[in-house]
Amino acid sequence: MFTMTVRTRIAPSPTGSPHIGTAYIALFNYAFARKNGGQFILRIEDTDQSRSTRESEQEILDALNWLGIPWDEGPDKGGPCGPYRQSERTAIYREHALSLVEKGKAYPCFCGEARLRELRRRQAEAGQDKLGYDGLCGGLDPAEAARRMRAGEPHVIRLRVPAEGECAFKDRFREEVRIPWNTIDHQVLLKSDGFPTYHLANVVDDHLMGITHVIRGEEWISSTPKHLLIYGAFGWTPPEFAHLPLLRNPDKSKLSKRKNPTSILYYRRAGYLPAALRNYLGLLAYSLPDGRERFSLDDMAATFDFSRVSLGGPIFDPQKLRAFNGAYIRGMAPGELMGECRKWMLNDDAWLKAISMAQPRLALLSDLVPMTAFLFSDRPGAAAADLAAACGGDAGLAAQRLKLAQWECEKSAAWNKDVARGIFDRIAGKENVKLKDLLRLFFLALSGAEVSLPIFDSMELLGRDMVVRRIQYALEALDAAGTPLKGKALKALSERYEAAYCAAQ
RNA sequence: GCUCCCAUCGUCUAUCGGUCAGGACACCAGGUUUUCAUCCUGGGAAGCGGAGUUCGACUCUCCGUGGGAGCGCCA
Repeated sequence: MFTMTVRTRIAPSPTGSPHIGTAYIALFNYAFARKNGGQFILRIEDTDQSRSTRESEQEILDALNWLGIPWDEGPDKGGPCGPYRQSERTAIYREHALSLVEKGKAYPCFCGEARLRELRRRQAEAGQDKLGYDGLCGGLDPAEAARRMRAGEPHVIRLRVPAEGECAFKDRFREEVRIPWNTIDHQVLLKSDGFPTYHLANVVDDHLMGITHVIRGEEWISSTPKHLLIYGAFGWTPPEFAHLPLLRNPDKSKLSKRKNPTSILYYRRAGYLPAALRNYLGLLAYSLPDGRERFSLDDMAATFDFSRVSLGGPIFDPQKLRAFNGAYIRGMAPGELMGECRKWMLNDDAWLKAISMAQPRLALLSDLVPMTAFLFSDRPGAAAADLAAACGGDAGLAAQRLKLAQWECEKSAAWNKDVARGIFDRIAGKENVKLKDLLRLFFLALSGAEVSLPIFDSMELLGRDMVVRRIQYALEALDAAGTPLKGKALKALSERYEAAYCAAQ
């Protein structure tokens, strides 16, 4: 008798810093697969050509490796269902999309961006509840559509969605979920650049990779009908779905980097222990039958049960995570802790870099540690008044420059001193200020002192995410001192930023 | 606006019809410690509202209310 083994997956998109939410979802997928003696797969969803980067992909692997959530198959280690990177599977998606067109389950759409924008505008104006594509090209004569496709007319492939009735499916965490079909858009499956959208690629890959259980964030509930429809169109048996509650900010909104550090790499750099972070993430939506709060990955995997997952959107509480981390540290033997410190930053590799920077400024060996302390800390603690003073006493200006730099750093995939230098050169140019004058603020924000070690070398050793975090600390200090950057002012700055820094060349 | 999801201390949660509603973080008080931290002890702190079902509801049903998510050629 053929028994299907449980296969789960995490399918992150390599756009930006590896997100704490990715680790959270990965953790549950891993635990469920392990509990059932199945496999856990890592698949890279890099179908967004404009935003995906190889650097980001590597960071995801590094982050998950550091966190200690191992996968059985993935782009780095291969497996029977490869390739595990969607950009290398485009032929598969194209072929599948076309087969759907042949079956009449999908159709080519020749509507350009202009028509769609106009359509959306009209719908909004009319106060229409259901926005989205009107299905115009769905009514095209198939022969005519095929002719236009062959003629090379730009087009996308859209899914044909029933106009009436509803889609009902079972979510392993809840009761049956029912969603009316008329609220589902005629989803684009294949983009005009020939790449699939998430929806197509995701379904095709989950099927081809033998995924039996899709455990993902709650944000996907409303697009599950589309996915089910695609499975049905192919004649495939869909996997089981289980939607986890989303991690939240203190104000209950979906966890965002604006209100919390969300980069796993920041937590690594700041000195959180993988075991503590894993435990905390698990605790957010899972509890052991015996009620213990301190538990290992193995504990979670051994006891894992869908019924023990709680559904209220948990607020990610940095304070409790910190307390947890402290408890882990205090629970270790000193020798063991020393090992953790070595893995972290207290090793020859990091010290050599720090020493190289400090050497020209050193008179005594004992100057070394005080001089480099900021490289090893989390928050250097720059005072708001000093930050303002570094901008000629203008706290508002300081906040704006910090924010601009933060945005620029965040979006940079590669990171080293030259990249950092480039970013600040560019800002100095756009803001019409001398680099030297601009940098005074950042010496303070990043090192806590007005004069310090070479700043770009420091930034390299600090790492992108720690730099971003320290800028955030500085912004928080200014905010606390009565110079908030939010609401209209933030929006205005953001618009100016988009126009001046992001416009296509 | 429309669709869907969710709802126990400030926060994360336990409870699967009968409990003084338990634990953890945070907070407060006390104790141990040459300081601090740790550690220990104690304290305040919760079932969103209204109908039902039931001998009995935090627990089941319905209606409100509140919060969240989704509504892209992003994932």
